[in-house]
Amino acid sequence: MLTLDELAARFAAAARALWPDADPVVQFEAPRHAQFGDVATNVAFGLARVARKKPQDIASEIVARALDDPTVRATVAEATPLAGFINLRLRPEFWQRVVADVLREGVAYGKGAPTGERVSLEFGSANPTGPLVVVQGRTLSIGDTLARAMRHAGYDVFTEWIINDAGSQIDALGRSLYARYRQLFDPAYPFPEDGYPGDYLIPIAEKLRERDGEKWLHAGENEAIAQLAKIARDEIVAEQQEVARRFRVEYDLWQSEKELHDAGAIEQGIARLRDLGVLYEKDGATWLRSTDAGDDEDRVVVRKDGRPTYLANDIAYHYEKLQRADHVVDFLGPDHHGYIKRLDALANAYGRPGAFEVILVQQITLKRGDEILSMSKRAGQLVTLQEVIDEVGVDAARFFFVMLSTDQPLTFDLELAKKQSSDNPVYYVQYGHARIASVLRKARESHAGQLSAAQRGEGLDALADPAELALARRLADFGPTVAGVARARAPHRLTKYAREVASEFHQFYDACRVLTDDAATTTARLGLCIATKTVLATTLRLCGVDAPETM
RNA sequence: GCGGUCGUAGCUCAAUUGGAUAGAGCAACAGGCUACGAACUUGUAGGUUGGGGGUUCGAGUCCCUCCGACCGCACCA
Repeated sequence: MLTLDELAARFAAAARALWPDADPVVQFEAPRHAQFGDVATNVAFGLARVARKKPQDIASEIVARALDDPTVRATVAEATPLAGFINLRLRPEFWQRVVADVLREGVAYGKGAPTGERVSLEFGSANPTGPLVVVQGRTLSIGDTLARAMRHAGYDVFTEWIINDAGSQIDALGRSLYARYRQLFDPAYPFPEDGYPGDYLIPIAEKLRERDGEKWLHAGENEAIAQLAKIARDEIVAEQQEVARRFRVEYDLWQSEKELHDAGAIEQGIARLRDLGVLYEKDGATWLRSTDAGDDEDRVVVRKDGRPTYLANDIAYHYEKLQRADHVVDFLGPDHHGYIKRLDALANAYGRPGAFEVILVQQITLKRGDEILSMSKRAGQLVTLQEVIDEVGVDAARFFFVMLSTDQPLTFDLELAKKQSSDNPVYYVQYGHARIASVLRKARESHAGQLSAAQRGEGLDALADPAELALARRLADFGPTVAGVARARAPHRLTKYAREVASEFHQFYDACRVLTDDAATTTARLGLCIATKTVLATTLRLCGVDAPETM
């Protein structure tokens, strides 16, 4: 019995024997429709030019040649060239072995061998000027799921969050908290126009009054604002970290931008670029030659007055990221697409072209019923991530956000989300898991012998029913799916896969009774159930979603 | 005005990056439990993939051009 990779190698060899000049790549994938077969390859299309033949004829010749090999015939039950594709039906033993593999490997099933590639993922990062909002929910879900999937696929992943605590918005935050504090003593005290008007600073002001009393009324205003900015920043960052943790997202590093400043990293970064010759002086300012990488115009790095711009922070921070990773991925909102060229310019300057990769996560339009909500913090009207967690729960929220591909804008209707949360496909998947758990609980009472045999992976050769084999086939997709999620940075495929496994299980459950009078059948089906439960649980874990034993 | 992203079933979204007959869920309609969980399942209906051109064996996917939505166009962050 060959593995899928070995089978692909056999077919590639057959093709190479027929057309020695060609360099055929054979990859077996699930066909578009199950009726075509178990796996398929489109290798014939790629050979059409070299062979100067119709893909269908090429496919036929490859099939004939490959079937000369008895080991191929031992694995393949049926090989059909159709419309240029080569469709294979594999023998039941092939799928039985998949189930055995899952039972043997358990939670490690589908793990990729270490790729040796170190990847930095930065996602979710927000200004420390207010609570996390729905948009971050989307980025956190997608970023964290990608991180988990990439780790499973064998990448060495480092996750980080940048705290933007070095710019002028911190001053605005300080003045905002100062105003909230003063308002506790004098409700008429004016709130700054460019301040952060949400209510979330009021509890912090109250805490401040409790702790320090009137202290800040008597301090100099500038001194008070500077101190309060620091206090507000710390409070808000702590709250953001707590909400992220509740959302089951853990970071390897929360990097403070201010710390980079204080450590002199900004100056060092600029000096490094100057040495690399990509900076120049004009109008008293220092510019980055980003047009070399296709940017519309060059960008200022150091202002006329000597203060570094935001880009200078990025220069320093991204250099640090480059030190700990081969590949650096940033999740950015669509309003940041202008960054891509600037990062390209940096990567080129550092001699690591293409090392920076940007994933644009499209906008979320927020609705409450028919009313479209602005998400600007300055407008003070925000739906926080905590609010969403409270309303629909972490499982439903994470699964919902991961389901959508990043390049699709999303309309999030909070009312609808609440109303439809019971329709969330996450419950369909979780139900599948709980249903299996229930069967296994029952088996412990009535079929203890078969259950322990099944756990040891015995008796799987009794699996033959189409529904059983279809389910096993789906389990075999797990590894390739995770690898594809990692490679294409497409975590939404994981939720799609979870639904497919659950669907295949429910169909199997409908067609085949697990606990029967026939010991062999029961053992085989229990083994399939345990394997399915493992794959469902692992898939859900990669999505950051619970796999419940009961619901 | 210039640049970017997007437009797929009534609704929310897929389509493994140029491959087969564009698929799921929800909503609608018609069926299925005296056996392991009906939060399940079987089926029906629903499409000129925004419009039009082009590239090739083959286009939802690539190119051009209109239409529409959103986002950028700071010595802000």
